[in-house]
Amino acid sequence: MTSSLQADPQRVGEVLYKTLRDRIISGELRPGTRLSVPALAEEFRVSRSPVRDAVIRLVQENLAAETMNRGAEVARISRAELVSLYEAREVLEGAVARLATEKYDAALRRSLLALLTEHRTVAEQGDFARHLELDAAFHREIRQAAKSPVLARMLDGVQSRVLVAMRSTSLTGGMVQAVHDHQAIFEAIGSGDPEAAELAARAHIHRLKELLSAAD
Amino acid sequence: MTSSLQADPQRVGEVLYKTLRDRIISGELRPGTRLSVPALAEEFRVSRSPVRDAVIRLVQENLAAETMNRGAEVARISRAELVSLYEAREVLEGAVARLATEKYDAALRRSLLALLTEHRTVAEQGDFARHLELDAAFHREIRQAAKSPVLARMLDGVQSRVLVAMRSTSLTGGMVQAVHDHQAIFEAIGSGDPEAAELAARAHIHRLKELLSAAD
DNA sequence: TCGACACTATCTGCATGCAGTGTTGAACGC
DNA sequence: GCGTTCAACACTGCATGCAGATAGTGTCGA
Repeated sequence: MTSSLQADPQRVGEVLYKTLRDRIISGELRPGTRLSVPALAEEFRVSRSPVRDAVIRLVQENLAAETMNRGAEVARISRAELVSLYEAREVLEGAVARLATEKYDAALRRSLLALLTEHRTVAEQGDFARHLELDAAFHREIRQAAKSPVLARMLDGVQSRVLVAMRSTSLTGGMVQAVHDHQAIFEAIGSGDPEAAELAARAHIHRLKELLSAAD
Repeated sequence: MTSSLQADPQRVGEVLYKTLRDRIISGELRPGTRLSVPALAEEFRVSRSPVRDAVIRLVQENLAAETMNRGAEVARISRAELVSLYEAREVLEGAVARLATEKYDAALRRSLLALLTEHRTVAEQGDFARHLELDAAFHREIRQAAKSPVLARMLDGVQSRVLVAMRSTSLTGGMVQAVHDHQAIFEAIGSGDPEAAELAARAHIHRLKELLSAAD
């Protein structure tokens, strides 16, 4: 071992992939931005190979799009595709809510309750940035509790692309309403009724999708 | 233009990716098979670069798994993950059935009916290989009709990995029962009731999942 | 006979070379 | 002023070089 306590990856390509992914999701790299392999290689002071690897992975994940002999650019996600993403998200969130209910325990109850409590305060205070974090955290908690790696991975992919799309389409969606929906999901999960939990989660996402279609 | 009439890809890496993907899905490359980049490069008479690109894409798609400094091998899909795949597939097939119902037209009716008719004959005759094809075709027709690229892509990924998993776990599942389920889905879609279509599709996949859990 | 160790072969992962191609912009004609 | 031509540039995509790491093999000692 050299020095630090890092466990797994430390392949340059892996680090680059995660870095670029973060920059895309955070909006630092906006949709349409060219992903020039030589330029990125120079920026990160590495050769072109690991950069190319990272870009290929981003393309495969639909976070970037490539044209023949023109390389890749950060994906531009259309309104139509955003709706399609929400169609997927609706049923996937429903599924994880159902599974989480079947695996419900005190630890899950505590963490969801903590998130919900803070979220309510934050929403009333109008802290939008923190609202987004708590919103994401709430859903993340549920999908981790569902213990379905397949569904979790899909939701991750959907969520990433939704965030990218949001860079051009700000869907605020109402913080108070979000808290209200989350409360309903929490109660359904807590009641031990998988069916109710699924319906509550679906209704939550469905409402967001409708907002999306309405807003032009 | 050189000679042939092929339109888009013509990147070596793209062709390799599709070829390897097909071989994995078809079972020609069995789970656990090492994907040695130099060996594949020699087999296909190309350099290691496009092979590496293809392997990276397979890994990103979870059709291959890699270990640090040991490269990739064809994914081994556990029983637990197969169940997880079916949990995802259940809700995804439900979603596309719902959407297909909303977009139902005569063309869809014709193609589904044709598939269903042949499927019934084939099932009675006990032609298992053809049964698998028709089964897949039926679901493919519905998810194309749904016109949701996001859901379609997810289902493709799920289906690929299910096929890989099936190489070690033969789940026959009853051809006649499959036809019966498909008939119910067809009728629900045709009736124009999205809710019913979703439920029918989900019930179909759910039944397969139960079979999976039961069979050891 | 059996285990430890060193050695070899092979592969991964990063770096780099290079031909073909798309893009840009400037010179030129009109 | 405006459109066209063409040449320089930049980048993609494939090929290849190479250091480090890992697995497999054989040898030696007990």
